[in-house]
Amino acid sequence: MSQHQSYCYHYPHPAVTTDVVLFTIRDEDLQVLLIQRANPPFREMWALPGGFLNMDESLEQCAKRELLEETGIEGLYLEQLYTFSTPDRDPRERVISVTYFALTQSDTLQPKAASDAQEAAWFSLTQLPELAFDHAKIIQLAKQRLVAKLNYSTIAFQLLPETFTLSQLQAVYEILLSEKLDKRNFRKGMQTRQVLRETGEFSRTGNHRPAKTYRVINPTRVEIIK
Amino acid sequence: MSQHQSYCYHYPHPAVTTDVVLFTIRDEDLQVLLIQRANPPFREMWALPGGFLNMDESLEQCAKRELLEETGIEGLYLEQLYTFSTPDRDPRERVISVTYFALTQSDTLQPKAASDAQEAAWFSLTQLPELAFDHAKIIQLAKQRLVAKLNYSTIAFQLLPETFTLSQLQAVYEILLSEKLDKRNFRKGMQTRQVLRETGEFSRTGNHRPAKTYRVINPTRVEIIK
DNA sequence: ATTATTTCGTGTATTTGATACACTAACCGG
DNA sequence: CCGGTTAGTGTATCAAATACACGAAATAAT
Repeated sequence: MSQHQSYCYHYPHPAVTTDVVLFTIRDEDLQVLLIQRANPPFREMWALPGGFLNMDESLEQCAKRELLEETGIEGLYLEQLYTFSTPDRDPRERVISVTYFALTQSDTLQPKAASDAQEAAWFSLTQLPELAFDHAKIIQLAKQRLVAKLNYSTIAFQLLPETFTLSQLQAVYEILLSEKLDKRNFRKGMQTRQVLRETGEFSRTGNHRPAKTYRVINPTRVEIIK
Repeated sequence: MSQHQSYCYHYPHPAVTTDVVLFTIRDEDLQVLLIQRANPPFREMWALPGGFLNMDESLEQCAKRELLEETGIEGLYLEQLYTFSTPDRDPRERVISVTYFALTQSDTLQPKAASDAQEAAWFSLTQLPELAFDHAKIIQLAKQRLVAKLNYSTIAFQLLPETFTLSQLQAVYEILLSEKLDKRNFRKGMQTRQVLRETGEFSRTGNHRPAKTYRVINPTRVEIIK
């Protein structure tokens, strides 16, 4: 081992990274944020935002920091997804990746090209480029988790702005479930759950009847329902 | 750094361990397997079985290996639970713990005192000793996950031997849910799910009518129902 | 053999939640 | 004021969850 490698241990240690699958809904489609790698391995390929864990931060802090550094995005819903550990998943050295999935509303954000000149962009899940490492697998798992939680949590609301119409909410469900839902049944179901409150305001867009707007009753938490 | 610390890196690396919450049902109670620590820190305190990741194994292999080494138990249901990363959770160095929860039937196993003379024993969840590290928190999370999966998976069957009676199965559910269930509704529910097959054999224990025995239709997999 | 004791195994009525389905209301623009 | 567009609403049907009580089959004791 060369001299300037100054962090030494009795036993071998793996590197630990976080990778974040950040979803949003844009153009009536579920999209995921990817960055283009500036360095090898997989140079110039697209990959999930993420990076190595610092010794003084938790994994969740690491995930948030990397997202902020690489994309300028902050203040979003974040949940631990799974920890990947296949020995050869990174060609450089042994790397354990703790993955998170994150949700954000589509309106507020433009992924800024990060400080270190990496490109960041949204990709539709149906049109992903070839991805570095095992990131394609991670995205599939994240999508699966997201869909599985739709019907017993308020997770979907994290994909909408603070106030929204029931039609917008239904559109989110339809995109995630890949199926049309009945408007009356959908609204009835939301009433039963008691997670929405009318704002008293209306959304007045387009040449049609204005829609009541709603907000989540407990906006800070993703509630598990029942 | 001293000379015999021979694994060196450009950047600091955390240690990575797995810890396993192995549940079983004994004495009509949900119990967890603990080992008594032979070395500092927390020497002689009880802790979850687990240990450091080898560089050539996946986390799941590590969890299985540690369980086998420390308790002689193998061939059980294992599922990744959560990855813990609070910077000071281990006083020795930065340690990331990837936790698993495992289930086994109560009959087949006696936790053998491990090779390196650690004591292993079952503890009821209601009477846990003081635990090393953040292991109490890990056990609580594992229990929560287990209970949450009861009603949409066949996970509970992993706590029973290959063939079992409906009364035994109901007892498992009642212990995990901490509530009495109605016998007829329970059996009706199991029929609806279509996950059980009669063996044709009967269980003849005690001075009462023998009970039909059943086995799971797909015993190798925990099915997600619906 | 009869009886006491124990667990096994079963059906029906009620409530609750999920599904299927179609028209009027309100606004905008021309 | 008329055409176009999205918002908002009720009822009937089916499936799933709940509440509830008694005869059947074995063993042990007399």
